Amino acid sequence: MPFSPTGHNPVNIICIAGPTASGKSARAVEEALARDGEIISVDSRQVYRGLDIGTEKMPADERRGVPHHLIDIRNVAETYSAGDFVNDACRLIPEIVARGKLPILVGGTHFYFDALLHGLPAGVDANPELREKLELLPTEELFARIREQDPRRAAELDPQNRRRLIRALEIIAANGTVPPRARDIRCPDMHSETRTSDVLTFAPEWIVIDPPAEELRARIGARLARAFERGLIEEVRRVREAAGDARLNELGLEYKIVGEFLSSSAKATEDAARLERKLFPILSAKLWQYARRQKAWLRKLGHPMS
RNA sequence: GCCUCCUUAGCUCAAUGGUAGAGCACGCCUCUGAAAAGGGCGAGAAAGAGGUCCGAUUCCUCUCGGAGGCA
Repeated sequence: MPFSPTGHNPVNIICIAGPTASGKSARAVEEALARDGEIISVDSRQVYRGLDIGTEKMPADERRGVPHHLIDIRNVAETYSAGDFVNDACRLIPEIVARGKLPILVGGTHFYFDALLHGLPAGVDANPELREKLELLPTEELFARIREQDPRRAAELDPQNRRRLIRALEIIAANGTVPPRARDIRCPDMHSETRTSDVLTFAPEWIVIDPPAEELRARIGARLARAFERGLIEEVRRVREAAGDARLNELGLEYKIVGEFLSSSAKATEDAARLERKLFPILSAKLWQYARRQKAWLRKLGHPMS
């Protein structure tokens, strides 16, 4: 009998979260083997083909035959969003369950967990033309418009945060207002035209990996050193040629920082060893900041971290 | 050995005869479809000793340290 998700049948899933370099991926494979699972990557960068070393994608042989989903599904020139993730996960999870397997979600993009489990506002897709127009307006004007059209949302928003303001106006343009956020765990049904009342609900089992600060710093440093050995700079050079500096900047961390060095001709001509010596402290600082932000997200998701 | 220039926050650099600003790093917080992204807040500094002056980070002298030039 085919699997039919409804609001009355919460789906058991495992959610493995934690800061960068904490060992999530290896743990996920162990869980998958022990509990007959398939892995869904919750990682906003591993979705891109060609970002392998910088994103620490697990090599095929280490996956030990466990299916991994949502890795290598986009070109770097394309964008992937939290909304895309929710849609993809809501499609994949029932498929995995229908195969009699346990869905295991693992990754460092904790906002994606948040979006999946607590919902995003009713599907309003990104509107590049509108964004481009709004981008030209002063921040105060953006905020004033929201205050006028949706005071409830305006009260929640940071008036300085242009990115959030523009997104709110994008939703207002399509919907009139930004709907308040749902509190329960649900996933909008993918075929709402035919099954309007169905939602997918989840019963997550959390595995949060939280190494002590000193250990995490050491792991980040060791992983970064390995990334350089494996050709991180060459990888960024390739991505830069394919996608350009503006896109590298959006990809963040290694891609942004190394890219900045490569685009400065004076620095780019330095020999590799010199370049690495300069980049190492900058990148490990950035990775540490990233880990801090990830921990903040986990606190928000209800998993206090040290 | 002589001459010149330099010495300001962890780092790179500002301004100023009236008790010093920024960027990055650091700490805290925040986040409704770019999230490895975005936003807010905070702590932190005049190499040392003298002198001039109502008042010196600023002007002068010496010392330490650094860069360069001449021998």
